[in-house]
Amino acid sequence: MAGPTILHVDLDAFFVAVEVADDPSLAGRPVVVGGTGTRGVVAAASYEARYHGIHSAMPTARARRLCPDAVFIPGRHDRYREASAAFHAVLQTFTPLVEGIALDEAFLDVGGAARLLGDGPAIAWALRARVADDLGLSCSVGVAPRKLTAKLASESAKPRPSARGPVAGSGVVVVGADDEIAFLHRHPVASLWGVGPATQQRLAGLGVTPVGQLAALPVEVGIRTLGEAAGRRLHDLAWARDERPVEPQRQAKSVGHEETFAVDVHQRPVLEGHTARLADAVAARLRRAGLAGRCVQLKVRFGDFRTITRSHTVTDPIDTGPAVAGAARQLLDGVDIGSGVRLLGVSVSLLGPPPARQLRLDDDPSWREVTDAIDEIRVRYGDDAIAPGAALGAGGVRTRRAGDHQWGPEADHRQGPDRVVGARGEWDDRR
DNA sequence: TCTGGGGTCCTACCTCTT
DNA sequence: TCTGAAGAGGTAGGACCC
Repeated sequence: MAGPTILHVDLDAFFVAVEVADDPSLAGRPVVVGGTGTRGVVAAASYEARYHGIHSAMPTARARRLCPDAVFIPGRHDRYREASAAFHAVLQTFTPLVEGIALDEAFLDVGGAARLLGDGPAIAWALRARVADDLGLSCSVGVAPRKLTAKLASESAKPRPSARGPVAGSGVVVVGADDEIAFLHRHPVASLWGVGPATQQRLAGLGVTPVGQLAALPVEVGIRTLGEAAGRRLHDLAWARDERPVEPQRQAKSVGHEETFAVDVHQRPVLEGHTARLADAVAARLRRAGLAGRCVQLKVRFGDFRTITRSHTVTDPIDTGPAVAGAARQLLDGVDIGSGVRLLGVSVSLLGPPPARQLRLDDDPSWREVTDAIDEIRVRYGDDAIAPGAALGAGGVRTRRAGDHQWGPEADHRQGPDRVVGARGEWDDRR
């Protein structure tokens, strides 16, 4: 008889743990990693900081008020990516069926590894020991028959903050098929996939708080309250009906970049420069991934936090900076920026293989050559070696890369109004 | 107390085509 | 030829996740 074989592995306070590993003097102190500017948010907090009420996604300014003595560290996304790659490499030694969810989190299906490595719980303990020995990082592992319950189990295995410092968790929690429903029904509905504040509120309106109450609710009531898809899905989840397999290779559905400015931007030419820069970065990522897309989306968040999106679908897939920028720029032309722009984003979806490299009537062959040359220069000399001319006009020499100012614009007195925020080098100021 | 960035999925509405 | 229904595709926005 087979035991539970889905593992959910989650590194504990990942970004903070990497910082502590690199600088042991931080151990035992309240540490907060994230955006350090006035518009930044917390990306990760040590358990000592969590005791003061600090949690991820909280505005950094609020975190500073809650715990003025905490060490605030600007994130080093490149370093975390490196540590994450090592973590995922360890996971791969247990099974090839690894689905990466985030830098610090993955599902594993170890059903096929039982004969070689033992049952699910045995593999979970071995994996935890390997991560600690090889990487010096601590992780929590949930073992269950399904993704849904494996994730909840790893959550239960985590350390907890307390007045006297973190209280160690069990490290591994195993949920067998017989206990699965009871385990699930004890949790609050907010722990289900797809239940955020809005859905939680609506369910609370029906008097539903724990998953058990949701399960007892007739499915029609859920559908009436939450809509067809969400109502049915949540009812299934409440009865542990979650047959999603572990998918090692998931194809991206969109690629995009967005950026919050340190100060709202009011000048259209400056925004056009940012648009060109973001579009160029998105196009470069598409080409690197061997993809092209047909739908270009522009996202604009105004000073009052009102957010709009505008999109346009083109006939043929595109993957060059000028093509993406041209579409995004047209969308920007239709937006009234009078109240000032806080955030600008460009993304491309409806992805597929890139267009054949033969000439088309609407494709300027000279641009193809230029694009190839740009990619070549970036491979040789780095992403910052070349940037679109329009971006230079906006003061944006720096090429946008995934993970840049990931948690908001940095604190920098040199950032005046209508300037691109952040410059390479300042990211690592602390070291 | 003032709210990041990179995504996915769903819903509603509109227009166009059959 | 006109009309309405149904479906497909595009567009916009919201909720959610890490």
